[in-house]
Amino acid sequence: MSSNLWHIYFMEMEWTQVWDKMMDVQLGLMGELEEVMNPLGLTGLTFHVLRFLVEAGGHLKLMEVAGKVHHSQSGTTRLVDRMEKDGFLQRLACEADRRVTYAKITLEGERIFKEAKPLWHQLIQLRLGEPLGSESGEAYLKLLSKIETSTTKRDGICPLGK
Amino acid sequence: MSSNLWHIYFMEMEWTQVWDKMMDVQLGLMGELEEVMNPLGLTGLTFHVLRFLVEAGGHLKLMEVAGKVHHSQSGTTRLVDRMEKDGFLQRLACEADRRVTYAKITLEGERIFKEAKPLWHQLIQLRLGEPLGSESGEAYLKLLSKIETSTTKRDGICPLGK
DNA sequence: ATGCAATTGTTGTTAATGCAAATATAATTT
DNA sequence: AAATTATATTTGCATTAACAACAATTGCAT
Repeated sequence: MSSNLWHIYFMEMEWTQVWDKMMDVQLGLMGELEEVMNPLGLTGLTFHVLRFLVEAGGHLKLMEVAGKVHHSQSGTTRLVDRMEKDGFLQRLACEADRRVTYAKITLEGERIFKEAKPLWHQLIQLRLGEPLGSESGEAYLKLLSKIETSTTKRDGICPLGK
Repeated sequence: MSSNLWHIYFMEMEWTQVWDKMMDVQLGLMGELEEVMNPLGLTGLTFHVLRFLVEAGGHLKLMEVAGKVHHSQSGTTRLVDRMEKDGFLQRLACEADRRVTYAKITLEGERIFKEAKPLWHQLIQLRLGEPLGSESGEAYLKLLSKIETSTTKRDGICPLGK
């Protein structure tokens, strides 16, 4: 019996194959998100910042943004710099704790987010919803939930990408 | 019936939840790979370049490297520059087609890869093998395979990361 | 009160990335 | 064979990121 068949016969897992597939799928999705967002003047990253701001009710501390997007402090400072310059958000001093600065979404930020959100939903529907269906989707989510990492239980999500 | 319960009752999928979980898990794994590889003087990216070189028998065209790691041409040039300077690989002119340059792993590259590979396997075993088990692993792989993106069927894998 | 560690944000420096243009070679067409 | 087109790699430039050093603020334990 060939070594190849042996694996099949005993159903041995090739975990490296799973690793590669995960990477492949993930990078594909992130790339497509970029392609969808760039024409709007957003990146996958800035879209998610806007998304987190909206979901949080309009504003987040910079440190909270950093956590959500898995960015360093300085990286977040510059990210917020750019988005502020683009008019998508404003810095807002915190009265209670003067170390803290809030990032607050602007009207323009809300406008562009309203434009971007359905594109994101379309991407999700096309790449996750349709191929998987709700049954496989539930199974997929359960499997994903089994995979814990040192950062998985954090506050963050991590749109990442460019 | 509350809107919340309605979703549960009909088992409606929250696909954004799947998206977030995917991102979270993926970034967690990539971050942990970095942590494991950095002490060896590697990144998640350079480890994968070495891995692809070894799996290919020692050498790949730069364009092939670019495809494997989902990098641009210039990005690959610079990545190979760095790895060459670090002594992990050498450039090698191609006799047959003088446009192409091969990246060929060095003895030092093979040495460091032999050191790094088991750490990678440990990470995979810890984060995928143990939590999932071979049964869920097969299921997970099948689900992942359902998710096609514009780049999924390429030659590439895409370790990405830093 | 006072001192000291922890937290938050900014800035300087260095490194890494992509895009577009440049260069060189190969393959194809005329 | 010459011209055109396609392919492989590199380089210049701008953007973006992380790390380290720093400044400001807070809270806690003397």
